[in-house]
Amino acid sequence: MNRLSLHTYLQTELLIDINQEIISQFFSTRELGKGEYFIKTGQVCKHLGFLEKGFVKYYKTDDKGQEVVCDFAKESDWITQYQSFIFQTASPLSIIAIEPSTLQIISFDNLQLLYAQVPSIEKHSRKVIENVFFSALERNNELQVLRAEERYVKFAKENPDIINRVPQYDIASYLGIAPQSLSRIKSNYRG
Amino acid sequence: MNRLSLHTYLQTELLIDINQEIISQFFSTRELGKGEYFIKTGQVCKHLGFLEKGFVKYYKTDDKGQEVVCDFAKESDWITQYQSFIFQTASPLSIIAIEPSTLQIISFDNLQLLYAQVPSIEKHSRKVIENVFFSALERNNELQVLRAEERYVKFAKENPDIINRVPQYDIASYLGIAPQSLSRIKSNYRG
DNA sequence: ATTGTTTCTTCACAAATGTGAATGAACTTG
DNA sequence: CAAGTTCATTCACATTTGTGAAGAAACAAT
Repeated sequence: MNRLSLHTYLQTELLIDINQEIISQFFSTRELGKGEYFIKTGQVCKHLGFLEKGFVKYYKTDDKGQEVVCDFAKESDWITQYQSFIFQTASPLSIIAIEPSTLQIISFDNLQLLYAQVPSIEKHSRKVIENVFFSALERNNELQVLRAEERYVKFAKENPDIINRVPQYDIASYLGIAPQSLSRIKSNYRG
Repeated sequence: MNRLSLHTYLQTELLIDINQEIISQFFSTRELGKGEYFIKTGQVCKHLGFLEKGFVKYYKTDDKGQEVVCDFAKESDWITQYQSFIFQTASPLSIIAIEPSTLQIISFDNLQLLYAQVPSIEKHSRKVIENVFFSALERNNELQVLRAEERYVKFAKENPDIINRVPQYDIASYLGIAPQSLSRIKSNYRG
């Protein structure tokens, strides 16, 4: 999939004119192979990451030892576990690369310094968090109101790219559906 | 139910020593009879409210004209529709009193002035919003993972007070369950 | 108390989803 | 290519939940 460098992202998406030196000063590059972790359950999340390339999933393990997928992120998404990052407490979930991924990561302290130096980034940061919040509310509503089939159809429509990059059992888990049921839903839906 | 004045709340819960005059300067009292609206779908939410007494529910109307309960709030909760309040845009949902309620309300502009004058309130405000955000994530997880019966049991355990103040069909709606099913769940669960 | 109205419960049946097992397809790895 | 592994599909059946109708219970108004 396409790569979008942090520098280009800031320049073209946010119209923030910042030179590469400043970025290099605050961020460092991190590569994750498929199956490598950005953060594991129980660890403290030390960094915020910008995903230049690749794909990750957020998941946790429930009481019965079952893996539950909480979210996905792809190119040009910011990733972190907010609670853990902000309060420097143990993360309740893990973030794992399901494709080889390239990140630009920044520590909490450096982020504060960057905010001070480039205030428009703090403004953007607030917007990103707001959007995560509003997405969570919308997801609540979908899980509350829609049946399994409706959830899948909506998800597939809004995330056609993800459908092809993620194993189906992960999508099923994210939607709160048994993988076999999702399989049935798909075949019923076509014909 | 017990009333908790905004003044007492700030004093004893937040340990913010603020005199009643300042509160009166920024806030005004609003009474809502049962069935009266704090905000209706489509309107812009002009105020943030502190619920001194009473009980409200958040709801919206889905495609089929069905009412869907999104949230509840009770004494000593802050209420507003964040998107609408922050951006001054049309609210996607309504907030209605289901018990006679007393609110202390403050406009967006006054809130900014109050923040400037009493910074600890801004700090607290951020915490409140954070908690709403984290609750939304937890609710996501519950709706994703738990069956109807489990959702009800958990809700009843964590909100024994609400159970007795709200009609059962509202709780059913909030949990994404048909009212008859909730009735069955309750009787199965006891014996 | 009597009448209405609303809410809750119960029932029989329908529809949706979960579950375990079997199979086949796709993908790795040697 | 062959063997092994992982993933997706399908099936039969179990369980959960939805639905409409009927009645009971709770509540409100006169």
